[in-house]
Amino acid sequence: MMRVRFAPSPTGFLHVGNARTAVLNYLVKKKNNAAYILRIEDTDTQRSTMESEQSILSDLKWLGIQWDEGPDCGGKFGPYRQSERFDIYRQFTEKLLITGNAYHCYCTQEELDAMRAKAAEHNKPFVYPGTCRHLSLEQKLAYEHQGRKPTVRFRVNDGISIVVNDHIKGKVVFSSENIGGDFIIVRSDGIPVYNYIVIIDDTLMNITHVIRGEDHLPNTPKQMLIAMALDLPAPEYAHMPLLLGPDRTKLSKRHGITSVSIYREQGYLSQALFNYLALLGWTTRSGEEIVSIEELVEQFELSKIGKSPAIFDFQKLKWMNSEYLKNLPSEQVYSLFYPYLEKAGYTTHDTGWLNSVIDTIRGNCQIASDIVSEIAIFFGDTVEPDQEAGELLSQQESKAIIMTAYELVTSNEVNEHNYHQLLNAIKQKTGLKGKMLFMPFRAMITGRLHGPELDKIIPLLGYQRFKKRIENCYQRFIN
RNA sequence: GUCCCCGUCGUCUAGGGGUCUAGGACACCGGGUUUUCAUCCCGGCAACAGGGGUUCGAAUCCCCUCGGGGAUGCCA
Repeated sequence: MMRVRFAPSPTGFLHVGNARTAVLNYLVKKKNNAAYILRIEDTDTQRSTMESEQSILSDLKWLGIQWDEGPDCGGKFGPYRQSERFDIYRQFTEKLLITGNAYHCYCTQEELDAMRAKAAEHNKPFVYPGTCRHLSLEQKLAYEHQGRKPTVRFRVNDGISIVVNDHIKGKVVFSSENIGGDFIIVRSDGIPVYNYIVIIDDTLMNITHVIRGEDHLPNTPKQMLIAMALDLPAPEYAHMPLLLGPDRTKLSKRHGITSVSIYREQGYLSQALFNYLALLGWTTRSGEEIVSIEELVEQFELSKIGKSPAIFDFQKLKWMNSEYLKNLPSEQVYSLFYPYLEKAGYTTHDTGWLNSVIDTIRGNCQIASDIVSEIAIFFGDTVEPDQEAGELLSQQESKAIIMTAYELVTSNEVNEHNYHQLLNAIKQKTGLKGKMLFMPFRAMITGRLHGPELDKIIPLLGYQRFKKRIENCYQRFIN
């Protein structure tokens, strides 16, 4: 049986790059009926938090990703938090120490930093020289007396070539002399490091396919070396190209929003994000872009994923979201929008009216939070014109419209029974039509140059507000 | 520096020796429908990194150069 995994570290919010890894793994699971294992890699005790873990789990669920085994639901291969598996790792460390594949290293941080600095100075790659490889008992005791706490290093012998037959990258060959020498597998505080335990967990959890970001490719030979020393079978690998920002460096916060939770807060639809993330790196046969999860699963193949990195296009994601929003049934749109409106203070007891308003402006929203600025024109007796509306209303051509509207409204010639005819009345009186008529009128009533159809706005506004806005506009731009 | 990965429109990509005067989508620009906004429709702009091979023929295969990215942590 095929088993895949997603293994985030709970050191912050779920990043879209990681979310893509989670999504791709999910596609593989669905396509091949595989088991999906969620493992929490929380060995960085300084930065790992339970809050992060919870928010990551919550974001994954929101995205529609369901796992079969994980810290919240258990499974046959648990525990699923690395921090709860230290006893397991200790046994393997013992074994490596006994077989001579690992040894205690008493070099201090400072000593190592100095060696690194020196290597950099000479433009040489840093390779741990194996200083502590053959320490005598006396030397060890002397170090212990100094209060040094040893790390455990994995012994890397020269002349070994490690081949990764990657499902995406193809055959990648590394030489053992190029991986920096003996590397640390257990820190001086006794906590094992990622590169060491990741392979133990992958094999112990029977993971058959490790699908992860390309940044892990250079780590893979280290992991495979450990597997060899421990006589564990290595899983198959697929390294996906990275997600980049517009400047072509690894996508990070400074490029914009990178947390799934923020997309969620801003009112992106999970299906849209899933769809976008899933299609970064490959396409469907037809080239169709708006694709259901079922169809994505149906058409997905690991080998179809491209080898080159992809730049995360915030704009295209937004477009995709708007497509999903358009196709959402009204009831779902209402319940999607309500929380944003409440938070912004746009509340009313007249749900019917509110829903009608939403119906008329939902098309102008690309993401749910857009509703807040779109709905503003329906609230308040007066409106503050934005810059372009203000400029238009200040122009000479607009004055006739404002004055005519004002006169008709104040003379009661136009009243609550016929006010939606005002536009036509102005047209007759001024002879203006088209843009020349509509735009100043729109600006006067809504304070903006963009928005839904005027014919729909006016009845929803009601006569009182309508009138007040005209009066206000008159005072503002004519008086 | 060293190791590894990658290189088709601005972006995501299709293409895997002839069907490529390189296709689609986002973005952008123009036009049309709508007496207004948006939608929608139509059109346009725009790419095989460069140089050598191999071949009758190369975006496609090989080599080099250049460019970009990642790794090089007692982070993951």
